[in-house]
Amino acid sequence: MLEKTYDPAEIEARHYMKWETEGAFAARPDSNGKPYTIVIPPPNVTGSLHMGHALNNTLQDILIRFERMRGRDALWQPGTDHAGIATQMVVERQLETQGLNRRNMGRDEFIKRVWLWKEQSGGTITGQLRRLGASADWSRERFTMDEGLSRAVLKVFVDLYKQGLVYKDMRLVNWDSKLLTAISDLEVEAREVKGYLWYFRYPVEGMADRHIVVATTRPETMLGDTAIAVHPDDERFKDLIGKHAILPLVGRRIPIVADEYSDPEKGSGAVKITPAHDFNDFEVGKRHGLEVINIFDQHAKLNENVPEEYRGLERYAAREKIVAALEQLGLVEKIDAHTHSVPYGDRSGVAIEPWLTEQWYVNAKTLAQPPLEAVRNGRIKLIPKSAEKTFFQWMDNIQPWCVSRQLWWGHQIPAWYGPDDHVFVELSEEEATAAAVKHYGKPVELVRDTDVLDTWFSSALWPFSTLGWPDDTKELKRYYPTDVLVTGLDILFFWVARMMMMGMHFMGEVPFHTVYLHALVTDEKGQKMSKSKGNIIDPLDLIDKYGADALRFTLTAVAAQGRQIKLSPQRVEGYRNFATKLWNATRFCEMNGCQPVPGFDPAQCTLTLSKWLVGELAAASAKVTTALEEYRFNEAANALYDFIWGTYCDWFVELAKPVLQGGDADAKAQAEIRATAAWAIGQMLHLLHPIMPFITEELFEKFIGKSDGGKMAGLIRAAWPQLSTALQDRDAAAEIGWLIKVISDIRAVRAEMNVPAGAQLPLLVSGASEETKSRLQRYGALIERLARAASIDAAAGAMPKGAVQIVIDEATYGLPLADVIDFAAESARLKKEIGKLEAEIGKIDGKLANQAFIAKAPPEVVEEQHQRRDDAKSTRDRLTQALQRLAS
RNA sequence: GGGCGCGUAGCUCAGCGGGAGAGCACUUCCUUGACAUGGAAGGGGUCACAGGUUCAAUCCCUGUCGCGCCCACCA
Repeated sequence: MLEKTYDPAEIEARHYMKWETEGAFAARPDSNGKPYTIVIPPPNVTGSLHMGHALNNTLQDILIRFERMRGRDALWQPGTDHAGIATQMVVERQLETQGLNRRNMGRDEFIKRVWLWKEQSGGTITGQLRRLGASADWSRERFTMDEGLSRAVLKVFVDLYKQGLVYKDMRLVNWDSKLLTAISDLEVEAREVKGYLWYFRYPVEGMADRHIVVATTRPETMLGDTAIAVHPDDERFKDLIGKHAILPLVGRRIPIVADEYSDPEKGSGAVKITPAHDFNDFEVGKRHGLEVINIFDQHAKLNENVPEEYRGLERYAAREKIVAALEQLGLVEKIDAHTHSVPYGDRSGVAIEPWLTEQWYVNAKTLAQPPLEAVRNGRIKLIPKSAEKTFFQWMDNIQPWCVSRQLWWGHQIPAWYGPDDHVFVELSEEEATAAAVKHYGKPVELVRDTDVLDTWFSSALWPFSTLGWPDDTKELKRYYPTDVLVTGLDILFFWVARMMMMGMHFMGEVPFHTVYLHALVTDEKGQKMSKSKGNIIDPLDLIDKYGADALRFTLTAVAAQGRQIKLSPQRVEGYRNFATKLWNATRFCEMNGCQPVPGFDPAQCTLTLSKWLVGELAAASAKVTTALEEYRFNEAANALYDFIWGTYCDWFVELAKPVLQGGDADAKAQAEIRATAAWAIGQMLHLLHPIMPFITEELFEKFIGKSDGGKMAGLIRAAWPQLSTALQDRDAAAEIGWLIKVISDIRAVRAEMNVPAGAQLPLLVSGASEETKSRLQRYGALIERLARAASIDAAAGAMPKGAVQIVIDEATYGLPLADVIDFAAESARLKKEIGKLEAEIGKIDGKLANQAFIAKAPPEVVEEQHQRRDDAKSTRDRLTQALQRLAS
């Protein structure tokens, strides 16, 4: 016998262990099932589960379990990412607390420490994914820095280099002066900052009384100015073009050039040009052959290229000092408050400095072409489709991808330099040495590039590197291309686009045919969850409190496409209650002798009630299947919720009770209801399993499995229900629908009339059709039981005085059917109802009199309107009669 | 500045060209042998605003206002 409530913690741990040890998650490359593959977006190896992971992995698990049940050879490829900067920062911070520093420690020692840290905390997130119920094939778990994946990274880098798609270039990069590394454009986030716009007066050479005013938000960069640009058509400055200004504080003679970059509307109309520290100025500098003077060191402190008193100053300190000095000289025209956006490093949180360095770049423009084409022609589908626009916009304007990072944790770039800095890019030191010997004609000493690759470089290879590439493995052949990628919209560019580039370049085939992008999970107010806001909802807390199934169901139910996903714990509680409901429905069956009957055929049902249930289930099953096929997760969840709670528990169980519990019931009918009830439970468990794997597996084992001598395999590998739509019986649906309506309406009348709980309502059946009469007779016991109303024949005599009457007749089918008389208070309500109906009739009459409507509207719509008007009229007549009777 | 999306019941959100929906919250009633993590009934909405298309608009189009996200080198 099942417990009264279920205990998620115990059940979840037990089933997960069983599944995993029995190999239920394992892909079966030797089976003849059609492969179905999803690669996990690899979480940071040292991370822990947050709500985004919970959502992301729940959706993947649903798809994997669904397709596994549908007979596919499902491979959910798990693994973790080394997450270069993030991990290095964590370990560095940890060292700091021990008074250690990575630079003193040295590269090798530091990397050892990181590996150690990885060993210690590397299992956290995979353990947490297990608690969520993720049915990934853990036997195939990979890590972006394990041996095989590292080989893949080397090969990709070397191949791209030899194809000219990886190159070294000297240009401005986004420099993080705290982490001391270059970062890519994507790792820069613009922040609105309240600052100032300073207007400085630069003296013009040879014109004693003449100044040219420039505006800047960054006074400190003026020390690196090498020109002033004005718009060629700007009358105010026309006479100055070709002349020189004298850079205050420095004394440098800088040209005044004409360039369309200068916008007469902005600032003073003249703009100072600092080619070494601004992306636009760099371009202007190139056009005019300007000197590029770098005034910052790697820490963004002023270097030896500035006057002595400013050297070594931190940039903001320099700013103050420069403004003060210029003020002293009377060269500050004015200072305006000014809000503008400033680039910040998304990891370090410090302002990014455009800095001139030599870095490695990937020619993204070239690699982006095949993916663009693939999305355009539909070989890769993005869901929601609106993401495609964003994708095109970015890919069409893609910039070179800076892939070198001045970090230690990551894949070290396979480039070696000879004595003259000639570079050899090879798979190994041996090959580089050999190449060097060939190049120089003698052995030379080679020095390896110290940089590592951007983390996303290795994750870009994930769909094929995890399957064994560059080796020609069975897995690669079988599981690539993968089927669907499920990930957050926020890493569309970081990861998804790059997987497409690398996958198509190296495999010659798209890495996946569908990308399902979900939005960010926020708190219930729509705020991003963050530590500083203190509004983080920890998925593990919710799992502890309500169970993994409840959390999974919640995330599924809120996973509308392309929308922010607000999560409230209250909702999780509600779905926990849903799980309990299912549990108790099964318990009810168990207590009432409903046992699965082997070989049960739903098509053989003879009773209206069982036929109705079978039909409703077939409809629900079709809905769930379609919804999952189309990634409409919330619809699948809602269809199941409605069916299980609304159809099965609220109505089927209640309607079945008299048969099951009535001692005098027909034994054959009892047997059929029992068998159908149990069979339906089994079907519901199947349909719900992808979303709520634990409770369904438990109930399957205890209730379904048991009755079969425990021989049945687990639900996880059971076959997905495929119920024919032919099981939907129209007559049964109509009849039970009628019954439900009668009961609901009588209940409403009782409540409205304040009929005491114990009292019975007489039903007046006069005027009813034979069919209605016979239905009332057939279902009299149920109506009496569920609505506490009993029918009396009008012919049998007068109503008891003061009793409430309900008229149910042929018109009640499909219409508001309960009508109450005998209480004077009802007349107002009736009048109101009649008024409403009159209005509706008038409206429809008007519509039907409209020639255009008749001519243009489809016939069935016209027919429907007729029908609706007739219905309204007959109801109105009935109510009018009732009103008259009331009045008399 | 460009792009995308969203404004529907007190809250969180479905729906989407022809009768306004769910969950939670709220009110009233119910310790009925599956379930109080439950059951029954109920109140509550000019479907942001203004135009337009249509026989018909919460739904399609345009504009306005408000909110969110992404991209962008703006002094």
